[in-house]
Amino acid sequence: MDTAWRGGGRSPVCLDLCVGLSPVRETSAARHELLDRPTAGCGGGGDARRLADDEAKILEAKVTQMSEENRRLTEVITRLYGSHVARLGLDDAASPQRRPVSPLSSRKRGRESMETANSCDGNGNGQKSGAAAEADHAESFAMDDGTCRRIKVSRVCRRIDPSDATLVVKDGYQWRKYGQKVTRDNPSPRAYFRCAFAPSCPVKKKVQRSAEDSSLLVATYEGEHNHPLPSRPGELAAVGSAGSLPCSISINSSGPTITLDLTKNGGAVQVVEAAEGAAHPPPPPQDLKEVCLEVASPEFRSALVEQMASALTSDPKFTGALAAAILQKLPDF
DNA sequence: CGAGTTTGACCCGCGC
DNA sequence: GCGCGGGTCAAACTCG
Repeated sequence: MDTAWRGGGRSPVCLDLCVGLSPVRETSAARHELLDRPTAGCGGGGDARRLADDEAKILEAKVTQMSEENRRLTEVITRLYGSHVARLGLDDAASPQRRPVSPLSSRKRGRESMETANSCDGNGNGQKSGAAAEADHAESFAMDDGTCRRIKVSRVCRRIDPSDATLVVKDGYQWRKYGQKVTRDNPSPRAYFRCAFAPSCPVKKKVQRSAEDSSLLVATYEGEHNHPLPSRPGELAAVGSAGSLPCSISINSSGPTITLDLTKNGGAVQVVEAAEGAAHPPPPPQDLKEVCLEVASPEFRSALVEQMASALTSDPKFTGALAAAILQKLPDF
């Protein structure tokens, strides 16, 4: 299996570099979240969990280092691309993250949609936690049964101070809390938020501490904003965590997509498994562990660097922007 | 005083 | 039909 990651031939690893050009990453398929910390619902005994935790810690350290390199590269890329876009007069802020989503017409409808969305997680309660993540992202589209209307459901995990009782996940948008409830499967209360920036915005957010890790906040977003992100650069930069630009790497292999989010700044890592609707059951966690070990290997890292370089150089947009930026820096001849 | 938060009550779907 | 649980409402409350 490990040879599948590298080797002379075309690697099945598909690298997708996101340099934060859109506030919300777009995905085209329903994505099932599998975080590196196994949950009670995933089966496995305590030994397996401890083993997975140890592996997660090792992986976290390595990913931190990788993320730092990634961050530096991304900053350069973003700067170059930003200047290029600015000169072209493109409007990043109006990036096509906002697909019009009709508001839920009734409580029942919303409930059905959300349950469908949760079913895409492969786990009904959907309260899985992500380890070591300051800001993890997992998004999925919930198919409204029969209507083919898609409700976007995304989840963000944020590491917080366990003593911090606030259920606040800063994401750049304005939220108004409209309820709080203690749910059965989690002793910590769940807070309900609506988007307060635009009254007609259908987006809702649920924030709850992870049942397993009280230092982890899990925010579940439903729907998509029908308005731009509030144009406050500081807040935009705060998405993910303080002062970082959104950056992610997606590694897609054939079959169920395994996505590794190397959210920089703190080495936040999340392994996301994307299921295509409910048709494909999630693979056993053992496969995921193998993937994690694979990702942590030096071979993978070197392959990753090669892929990054390849992805960058093969992107005419990037090369064009890079060339333009270099030309701009050079003195006039 | 207005905006935002809290919190108990209520609504609704689902399982038995 | 009934009870349970998640989600929402809205009055009361807090804060700047």
